[in-house]
Amino acid sequence: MSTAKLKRLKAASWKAGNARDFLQLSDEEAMLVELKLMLTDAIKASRQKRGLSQIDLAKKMGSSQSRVAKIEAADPSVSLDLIMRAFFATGATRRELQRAFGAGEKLAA
Amino acid sequence: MSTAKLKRLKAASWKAGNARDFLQLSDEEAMLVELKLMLTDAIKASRQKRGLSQIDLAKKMGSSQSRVAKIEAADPSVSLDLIMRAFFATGATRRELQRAFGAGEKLAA
DNA sequence: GCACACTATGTCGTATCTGACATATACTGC
DNA sequence: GCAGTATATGTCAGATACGACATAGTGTGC
Repeated sequence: MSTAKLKRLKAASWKAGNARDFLQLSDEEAMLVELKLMLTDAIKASRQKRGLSQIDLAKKMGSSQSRVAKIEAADPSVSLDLIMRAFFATGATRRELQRAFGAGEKLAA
Repeated sequence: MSTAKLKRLKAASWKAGNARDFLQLSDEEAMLVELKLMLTDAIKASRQKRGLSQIDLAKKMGSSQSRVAKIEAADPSVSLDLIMRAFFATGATRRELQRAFGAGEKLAA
């Protein structure tokens, strides 16, 4: 497993599963976490691809730079709602959304 | 347009766009709304397909029947997080998630 | 080294979402 | 008509996420 992913998984040590031994999250919770990671990756990629700074994106979506940073870091304090808003705000289409989800299939290994 | 969809769009007259004329929501907001509608449909279908009542699903996800009802009705008071949690709790896979998103493509007409 | 742009992290008051509960409605079989 | 089951709707106190701000870290050109 890539250290990058590990690092972020640790960073994202989710609220819900945190107290339990380690990785004691339900399947659903785990899927949700992975989903968020995939999306936040996609957001960062989409934003950079379009040459936007976090500040630019924040303005587009009526938020702040710090929150965008948290979004991209998959901070536990950001909701899927906000993540999706950010994703679309980068200019990403639904087709790209589907692709982002498809990307997850490969992560199983 | 099917009256069913219209009715639910009205029901889902979203918080954010509500005050503005009508359908004065940003593209991103609109995409988010449509996304939610697609997902809530998929949840209801998935739940029924597996022969679960709203109460069953509520127990599975540690919530209440009333909230499940709101989820399926795409009530403005439910978050995407909760919607996704419900979706996975029905037993739906990520493949089904992708299909649910794909279903939206056809709605453009 | 400093100035500058970008990004990361922590905190705060307020707004929104949460499960739980009460209650209403809809549809059965009796 | 009346139980019983499923679903819908309204409300509330407590939990969580929000934007905003302050500030720290990181990189780059001078």
